[in-house]
Amino acid sequence: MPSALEKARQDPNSMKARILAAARTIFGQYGYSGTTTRKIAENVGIDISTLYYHWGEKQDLYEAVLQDVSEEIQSRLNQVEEAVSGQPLKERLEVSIDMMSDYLFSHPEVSNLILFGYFSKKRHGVTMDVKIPQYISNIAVAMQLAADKKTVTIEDKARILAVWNTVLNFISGEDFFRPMLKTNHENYVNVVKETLKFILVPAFTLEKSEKKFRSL
Amino acid sequence: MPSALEKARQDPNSMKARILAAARTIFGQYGYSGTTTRKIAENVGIDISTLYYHWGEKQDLYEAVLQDVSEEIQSRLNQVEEAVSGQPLKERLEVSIDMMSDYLFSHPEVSNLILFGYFSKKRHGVTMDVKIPQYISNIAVAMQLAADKKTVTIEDKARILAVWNTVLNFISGEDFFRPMLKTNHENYVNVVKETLKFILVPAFTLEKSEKKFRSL
DNA sequence: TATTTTATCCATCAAATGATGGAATAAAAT
DNA sequence: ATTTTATTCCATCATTTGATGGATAAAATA
Repeated sequence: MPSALEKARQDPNSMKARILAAARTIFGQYGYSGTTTRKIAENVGIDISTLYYHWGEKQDLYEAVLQDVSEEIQSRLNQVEEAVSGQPLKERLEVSIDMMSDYLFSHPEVSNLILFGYFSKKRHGVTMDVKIPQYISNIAVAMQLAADKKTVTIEDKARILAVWNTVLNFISGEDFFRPMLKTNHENYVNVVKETLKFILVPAFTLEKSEKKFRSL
Repeated sequence: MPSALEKARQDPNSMKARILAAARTIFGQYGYSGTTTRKIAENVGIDISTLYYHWGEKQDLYEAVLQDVSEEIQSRLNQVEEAVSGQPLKERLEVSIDMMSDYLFSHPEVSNLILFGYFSKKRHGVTMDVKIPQYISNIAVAMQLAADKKTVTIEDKARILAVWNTVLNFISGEDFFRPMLKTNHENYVNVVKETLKFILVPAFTLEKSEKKFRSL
C-alpha cells in the first residue's frame, strides 16, 4: 500500500500534495513553532479542517515534510555522485559545490528545515536524524576521502559536515548576509560558490602533504 | 541614565538579571516562537506578571537578550584581537579558532540565538543585523585580510562569514552531530577545532599563490 | 510613625491555536 | 436511481499564550 507521501507525489495537483507543498514552504519559513495550521491552510486556500482531514495532526504533517525533503536530498546527492564519478578530486569538489548550491538556492526551505532540526531539542520525527549521517558517509566515499562507508573516519565526517553546513548557512542566511555584502542575488550565488571552493579545494587537495595536524 | 540592560548587569542577582539570564537560555533553546513567557518565569521561579513588570512585552525582552549577547560577542572578539595581535597569520587563525570555540562551546545559546536570527523573516530586533556586519569587517582586518574596514572586499567578508558560520553550526548542532560522530563532548570539541583549522589554515595561508579563482 | 514607592503574586482577559463533530456537497460505486 | 464513499466547510471546543489590573507586602522615604 502506498504511503500518504507516495500518494501525494503521484498527483502533484491533489489536495494532499498541495497541502504538503504549502506546509514545506511555511514550515521552512517559520519553523515548527512559528507555523500555524491555519497559515498553511490559508496558503492553499482551504479550510483548516480539510488540512486535518488529509494529514492529521500538525506533527504528522511536519514529519511528512521532513521525509519528503529527506528523500529529495538523497535523490539529488545521487545525481551529484553520478555526475562527478571518475573525475579528479578537484573537479569532484567543484562540481559538487556547484550542483548542490544550485539545488539548495532554488529550494531555500530545504536548508531552513535542516538547520531548524539542528537545535530543536524536541526531535520532531526521527527522519533527518537517521538520514543525514548516511548522506555524510556517502559523500565522504564519493569524494574518495575513504574507500567505503565502513572506513570513513570521524575527521572525514566532520570535514564533510563543515562543508555541508557552510552551504546551508549561506542559503538560509541570504536575507541576512546579502545586505552586508551589498550585492544582488545572482552575484551572491556566485560569491557563495567561489567562497566554498576557495576554502575547500586547498584543504582537501593538499591533505596528503599537510602533516601538521595531529590525528585525534 | 543606565539602560535596563546595564542595571541588570550591575547586580547579577537582581530579579532583572535573573530573568534576562533565563530568557537567554530559553530563547536560545526554543527560538522566539517556541518560547513562552511562562516558561521563562517558571525557570526563574517567579510569576509571569513579575516578568512583565521588569521587562515589558516578550519582544522587548528578546531584544534585550540579543543586545546582551551582541555586546558579549563584541567583548570576546576584542579579547581575541588583542591575543593574536602581532602574530603570524597561521597562529592568528589557530588561536582565534581556539578562543572563539571555547567561548561558544561554553555558551551554546549564543550560537543558537545568532542562527535563529538568520532565517527569521520577521526581524526580531535590529540589533544583530547591525552588529554582525561590523564584527565581520573587524575580523577581516584583525586577520590582515584587509588593511582597514573600508577596504574589506566582498570576498573577504564572505570567507569570514563561512568560517564564523561553520563554528556556530558545530556548536548549535552538537546534539545532532555528536551521535553521528560517535564521540564524547570533550573529543567533539577537539574534532571541531581541528576540522576548522584543517579547512581554514590552508585556504587563507595559501591565498597569494592560488590564482586559479577568478575574482568576481 | 506615616506615607510613598517598589516588587510580587493571584486572578483574569482576549486572542491565537490545535483539533474535532457534523452538516452539506460532490463524486463514485452499486 | 439509489446508496455509499470521499471531500469540503462551518461552527465550535479546550488549551495555550501574551498581557494586564488590582490586592498585598516589603522597603524606602519623609
